[in-house]
Amino acid sequence: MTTRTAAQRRQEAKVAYDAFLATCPARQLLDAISDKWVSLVLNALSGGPRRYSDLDRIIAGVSQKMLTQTLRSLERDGLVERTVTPSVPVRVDYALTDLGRDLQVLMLAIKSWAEGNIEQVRDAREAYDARSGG
Amino acid sequence: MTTRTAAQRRQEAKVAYDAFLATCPARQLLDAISDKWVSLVLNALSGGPRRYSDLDRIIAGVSQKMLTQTLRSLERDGLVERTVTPSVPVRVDYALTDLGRDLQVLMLAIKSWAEGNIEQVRDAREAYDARSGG
DNA sequence: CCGTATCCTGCGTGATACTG
DNA sequence: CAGTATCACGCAGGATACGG
Repeated sequence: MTTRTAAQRRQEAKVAYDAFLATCPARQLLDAISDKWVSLVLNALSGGPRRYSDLDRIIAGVSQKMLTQTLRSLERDGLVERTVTPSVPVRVDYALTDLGRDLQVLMLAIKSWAEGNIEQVRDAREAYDARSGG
Repeated sequence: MTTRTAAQRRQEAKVAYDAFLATCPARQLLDAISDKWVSLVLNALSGGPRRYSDLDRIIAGVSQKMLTQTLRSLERDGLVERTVTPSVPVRVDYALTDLGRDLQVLMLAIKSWAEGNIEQVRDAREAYDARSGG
């Protein structure tokens, strides 16, 4: 047996894992969270628990399939908690876990960056396209 | 004509754009950067300019096609600058722009989070799978 | 209301070969 | 060295219908 605690193992992990390596578990986790729906779902939950139908409405354009699939994946990874209230009709709420909130803060920064810099990106695209086209 | 400067327009953008809306340009930008290769490429460039072949080596498992495609997209969006040195054989370097460095800092946080929390996620997955399986 | 099941399409992705 | 071109494949992802 090992004498290391879980916390100690996690500390080592910060140097032991390298997302640049294709076979590294951290790379696969990075792939999983680098998903177009993940940041939207996490940010939609930033204000507190939300019902499934709320999320469906907040995140415009998501299909039932992708919303459910993303929520299941986040729940399995321990980022989101699912609570079922056995009323009629049934009510399901989703909430961020502590781990999920950690990531949500980072994802909010990404989302805000996109919203705040889209104009510069648009200018860059026009310049690039003009160069290529001309 | 408008009297607003480009900087002023960008300031307004921070409230005018909403990535939750499917048709919003910011949503499309968020989709573009929520790509599994984008964070790896940006972080691979964090230490300074890199040659194409360097990137190919650093980012294990990426195909030529996806690497080129990702670099082109980042270049078009003004996040990466491409420099060709007409030697024989030709040498091509990629570097972050100021805008790209902004985003890279955020992406590094995501990558580090993945590397530092994979063990907790792994534990969560095992618990979830045990619950479903049992 | 909150999903799951099924079908179907297309595009993301990799492999391979070729070019300047 | 740094791509481009072409092909082939799988599965992501949407639409629809049904179920608890």
